[in-house]
Amino acid sequence: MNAIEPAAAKRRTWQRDAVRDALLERDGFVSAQMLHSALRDAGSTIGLATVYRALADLAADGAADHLQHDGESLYRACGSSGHHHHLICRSCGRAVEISADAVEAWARAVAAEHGFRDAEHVVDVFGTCADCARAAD
Amino acid sequence: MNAIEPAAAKRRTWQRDAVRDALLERDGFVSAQMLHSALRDAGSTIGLATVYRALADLAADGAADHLQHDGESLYRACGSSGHHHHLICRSCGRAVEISADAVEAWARAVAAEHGFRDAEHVVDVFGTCADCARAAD
DNA sequence: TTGCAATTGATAATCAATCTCAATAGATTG
DNA sequence: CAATCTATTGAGATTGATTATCAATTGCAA
Ligand SMILES: [Mn+2]
Ligand SMILES: [Mn+2]
Ligand SMILES: [Zn+2]
Ligand SMILES: [Zn+2]
Repeated sequence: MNAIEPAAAKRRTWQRDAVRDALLERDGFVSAQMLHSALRDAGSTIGLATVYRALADLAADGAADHLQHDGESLYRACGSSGHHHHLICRSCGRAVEISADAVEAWARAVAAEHGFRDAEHVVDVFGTCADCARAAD
Repeated sequence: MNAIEPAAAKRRTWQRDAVRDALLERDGFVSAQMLHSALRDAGSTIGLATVYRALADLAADGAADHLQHDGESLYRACGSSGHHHHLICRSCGRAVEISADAVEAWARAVAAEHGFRDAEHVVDVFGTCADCARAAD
C-alpha cells in the first residue's frame, strides 16, 4: 500500500506560462518540437525538454488535449472540459471538438460484450479542412 | 501524368513466408521488434529490417492490420477483408475484430458537417481481456 | 534574507524505424 | 542447366522524437 503522497507542489515559472500561452494562441494540434520552434522564433530562450515537460503536465491536468499521429505526440489547448474527440485537419492541424454519446456508448458496449475491463477508446477523425482544400486548388 | 507502372514483381522468399506465418500464429497485435525476437528465438536468422519490410508489405496488401499504440506500430494477421476496427487487450495484445456501420456513418457525417474532405478515422478500443484480468487476480 | 526542493536546459542516452550498400538469391531467358 | 538481371536481404549506420542526467538556477515558504 502506498502512503498518500502530499500533493505535488507546482511552482509557477515563466516557462510554463509561455507554453500554456503559446498553446492557447493556436486553434490546432501542435507537437512539442513545433511549439518549441515557435517560441524560439518569438525570442524565447526556453529549452526543448521544458516544453516537453510543460505539455505533459498540461495534458495530465486536463488542460490540454493529447493525441498521437504518425508516431508524433500532438497537443492542443482544451476548450471543453468533458471527454470528447476531434476532427483534425491533416494539413494545418486545425481541430474541431466533437462529442458523440452514441460512440461512447458503443465503445462501452463493445468492451463489455467481450468481457474486456477498464475500456478506453481512441477515436479521431482526420481530413482536409475547407481552407486547406481550397488552398490546394 | 504518370505512366502506368508495371506491377511490382514480388519475389517469394522464405523470409516473407516466415513473417507471414509468425504473424498468423498469433491472435493479437505484435510489433516488428517482438516478431523479430520471436523468430530469432525460434532459430531463424532473419534480419530486423526485413521483418519491418515484410510487415509493411503485408499491411499494404491488406493482408495485415496495422495500428499505432504508444508510438509503436503493431500488426496483426487480418481475418476479415473489409474495413473494420478492433477491441484490443492492453496486456496481451489479443484482439477482436469489430465492424460498426453506425460509427462509420458517424465519422463520415461529422467530417462532411464541418466541410472536411477525404475523411479517415482512427477507432480503437483498448481494455483488459478476461484472461488477463483473471491472471491479475 | 535563508534554505531547500522543484525546475530548468544543455547534452547525452534511448529506441523504434529507416537508410546504405555490398552480397545474395529469386525468376526469367536462351 | 547456365547465364543474367534485379529484387531482396541484413549488418550496421543514421534519423528523429522523446526521455534521462545532473549541475546550476529559482520559486516560495518560513
Ligand atoms: Mn470518446
Ligand atoms: Mn482485423
Ligand atoms: Zn487545414
Ligand atoms: Zn489479454
